[in-house]
Amino acid sequence: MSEAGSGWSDERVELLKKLWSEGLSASQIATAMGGVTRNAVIGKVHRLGLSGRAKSTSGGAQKPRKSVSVAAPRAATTNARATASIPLVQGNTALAAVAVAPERPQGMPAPAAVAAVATSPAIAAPESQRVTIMELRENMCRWPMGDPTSADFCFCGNRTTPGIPYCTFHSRIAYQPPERRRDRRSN
DNA sequence: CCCTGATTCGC
DNA sequence: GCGAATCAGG
Repeated sequence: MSEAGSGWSDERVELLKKLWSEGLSASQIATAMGGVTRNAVIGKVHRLGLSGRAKSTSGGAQKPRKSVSVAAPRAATTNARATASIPLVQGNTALAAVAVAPERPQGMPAPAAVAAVATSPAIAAPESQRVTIMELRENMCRWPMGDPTSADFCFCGNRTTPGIPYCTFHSRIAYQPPERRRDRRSN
């Protein structure tokens, strides 16, 4: 255990592949996963032999500029690109949403548990700023909201305590004490 | 100046 | 293997 953000675990590599294949840029992926920089993501992508999605040398890559959303326009449906080289796991969108959560600290419950929390009926979460990846800063809560493959994907964005990836509210969800995690609230 | 991925190169 | 620094471009 005790894995921090670094170290490419299987889950992390899977998520990386998935997001990359869906058209997210390296910086988006890096920010979403937390604990890694876009360089790290790119480096890993290349080491995995996944490159070639975007054409090099240029800005053909920066379409997302027009709209800030994270969004993969048509995800895996349209382009044969998906079948080209990426296995692209299908049907686990929810898992992806969970996996997008940053490095899982020691106290973090299993992904499934978090998924349940994240998708539970929403009571009174503090109003989230609903910021996109581009607007996320270090001191903003990066609790994922929505489907990472969808255009409405964004983050909570509320203020965080330095060093903590989530706002106080989402920290309570993310760092549930083992004993008390029965009564969890959602965002 | 913002961004993109690609590559190099020290660790 | 990893990722910061750098490169090359939009």
